Amino acid sequence: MPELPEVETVRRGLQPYLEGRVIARAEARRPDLRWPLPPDLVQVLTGARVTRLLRRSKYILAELEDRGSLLLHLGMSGRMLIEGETQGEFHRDPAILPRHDHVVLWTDQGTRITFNDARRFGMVDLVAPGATHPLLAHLGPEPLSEAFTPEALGRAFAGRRMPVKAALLDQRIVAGLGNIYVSEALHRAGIDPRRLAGAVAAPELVALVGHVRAVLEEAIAAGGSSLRDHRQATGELGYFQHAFRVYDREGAPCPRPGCGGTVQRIVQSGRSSYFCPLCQG
DNA sequence: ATCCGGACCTGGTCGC
DNA sequence: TGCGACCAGGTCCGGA
Repeated sequence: MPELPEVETVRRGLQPYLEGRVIARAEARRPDLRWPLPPDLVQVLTGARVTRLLRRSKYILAELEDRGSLLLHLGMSGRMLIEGETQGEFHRDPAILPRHDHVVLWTDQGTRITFNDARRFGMVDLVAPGATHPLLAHLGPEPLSEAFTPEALGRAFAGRRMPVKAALLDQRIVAGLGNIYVSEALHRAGIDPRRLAGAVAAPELVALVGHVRAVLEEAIAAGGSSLRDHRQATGELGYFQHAFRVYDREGAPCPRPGCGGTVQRIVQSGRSSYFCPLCQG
C-alpha cells in the first residue's frame, strides 16, 4: 500500500499519541510477519518511553529512550489503528479484521495502538541503541530533502540500462517512491517510463526532481492516497487518489492541457506503469 | 555488477 | 450465488 506520503500521514497521525508517552503494555500476537518478530520485542517495549516518532523512506521509527528504536514497515496492507477510551472519536472500520491485529501497544494514557496487516508483508523489528538497521543502511536520499538533487539523481542513473520507471522504484537510488508516485512524477515530467535511466538528459532530471517533490508534497497534504487499504492513523481516508493524472486511469484522456493523448497501461518488471505515449517522450 | 522474475500472503473484484 | 483467475500501494533473493 503505502508509499512515502501514506507512511508520513500515518506517522503524523500517531505522533500525538506516541511521542513522549510510555508504552505500558505490549502484545505480540504471532511470532512472525514477513520475518520473525524479535523474541524480546515485548520485553523491550514494555515500560519504554517514546522520545520521537520519525520516518525514513517507507519506514516508521519510534525512538525509545535508552532502548534504541522500534522499526515498522507497513508492507502492502499494513495499517496502524488508534483506539482511545474516548469512544466515538475513533471508530474501527468493521472491514479491518481483528485476526490481522499482530502487534498491540497500550500507552500510559490508555490509547491502544494496533499494527494490523492482512497480507503480512510488513515488518516489525528493534534497532539497538546507536546501531543502523541493515534495511536502512543502503537507502538513497529522502526525496524531500536537500540531498535529492538533479546532480545526485544523474549520478545514480549514470550508466544504468534499466528503465527509468524501475530505477525510481529502486530504494537505493531514491527512498520512498512506489508504483503510484513514480507513474505520476514521470507523467508530470513528460518522461516515458520505458526510457533507460542512463539516457535521461540533464534538463529532464531537473524537471523530474521538481515533480517528484511536488507530487509527494501534494499527496502528503491530501493525507495520502486511499485505494484499498490505506487509512490515516485516525481512520480517515486520504484523498490524493482523486488527483491522480495517470495511475489506474487506463483509457482516460491525458490530463495535460492540449495533449489529446490517452493513458496507457503497460507492465514493467511485473508491475503496472501508466503513462501517456503522446506527451511522455 | 546489473537486471529480472519469483516468492512471500490475503482479500477484493471480475467474468463465467 | 458460487467459484476460479487475476490483481494489488513492497522488497528480498537467486539466477541469468
